Amino acid sequence: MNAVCDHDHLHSGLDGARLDRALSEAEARVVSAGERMTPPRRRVLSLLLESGEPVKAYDLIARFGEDGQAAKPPTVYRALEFLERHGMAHRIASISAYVACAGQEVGGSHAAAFLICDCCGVTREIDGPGQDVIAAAGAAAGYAIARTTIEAHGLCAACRDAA
Amino acid sequence: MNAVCDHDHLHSGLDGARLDRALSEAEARVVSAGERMTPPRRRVLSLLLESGEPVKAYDLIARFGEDGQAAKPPTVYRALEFLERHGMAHRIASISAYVACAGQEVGGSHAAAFLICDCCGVTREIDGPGQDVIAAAGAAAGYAIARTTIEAHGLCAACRDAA
DNA sequence: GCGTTTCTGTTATGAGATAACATCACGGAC
DNA sequence: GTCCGTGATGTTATCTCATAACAGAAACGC
Ligand SMILES: [Zn+2]
Ligand SMILES: [Zn+2]
Ligand SMILES: [Zn+2]
Ligand SMILES: [Zn+2]
Repeated sequence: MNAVCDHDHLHSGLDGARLDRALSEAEARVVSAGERMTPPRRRVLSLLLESGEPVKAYDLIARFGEDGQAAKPPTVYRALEFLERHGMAHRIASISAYVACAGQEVGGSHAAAFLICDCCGVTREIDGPGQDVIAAAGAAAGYAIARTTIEAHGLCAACRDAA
Repeated sequence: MNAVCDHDHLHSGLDGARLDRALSEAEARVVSAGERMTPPRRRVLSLLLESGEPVKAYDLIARFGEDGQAAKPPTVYRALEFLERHGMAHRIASISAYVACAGQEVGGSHAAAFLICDCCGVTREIDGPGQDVIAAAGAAAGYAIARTTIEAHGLCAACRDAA
């Protein structure tokens, strides 16, 4: 994450057995939905899970090859689209980045809201009442709301204390 | 707006005396804030007000010259940044577009939420409880929220009926 | 096996945004 | 009025983000 501060940051992605298990569970869900968890899809999901933070598409492209070889953009963008369709990743529009879904047993594309630390990049996916409130406001105005983008920026507790 | 439907759409921008008055009021507010409403800033605001809908930055660039001459990108992006700082325009991150602020007596940059019709592009700026709810959720998670992006997509009443 | 569908690899291009720097207008100090 | 500092503009170039189009390979159903 491009920090706006000068203190250190901890990172909290998955690795080792926890990463393997998350990938296996993701594959199981994909298969049970009648689709395939192909190598590029698995690789992109792995990169997102390892990071634990929003990642820029071109960072995924750069890190794609295990040997340091970059991927071609469509490879990664197609995988991201697939992962979004299955609710395993989300796009953060306000920073043009992608993040692994924090939900565990979600079965498909779903609404999400995010708290994003502009300093360290720590991002929390919440499924609070935000969607309901905005959907209700939309209904009151005659809109049939199909999809929401809810992203709140600020400082996490750690970065606020460090500042 | 790039429609996802095949029926006709009405548009609701400002023109004539109403447009002139809105521009004059905007200039008054800028001046009272100790800044200047320069020609490019006025021109971009005028284009946004005339449209009444979110407009892509490169559409503003293309329409910038009264005689059909395009502007250079920094000209328009700088004006947009200025208008956002003064709460006269907003960026819609989910569609990478810009819209004139619907508020009247706002005195500077402010939070906003949007209802966006994916069919006709009609966009309504609302200042409902969405911000409060997400800010409260952020506070509960230890975040100091500084800025929110709240955008709801769907169909407006007219497009739903026409569909 | 064989046709159909889906996914992948690859090339090229379109769309969105900003860095850097020279030049120009404005406003205050003198 | 002239000088000068500040902020805005014009201009060039470049950077980031994302998709179109098409050929080839892999999986699937029969
Ligand atoms: Zn999620
Ligand atoms: Zn932080
Ligand atoms: Zn507004
Ligand atoms: Zn509509």
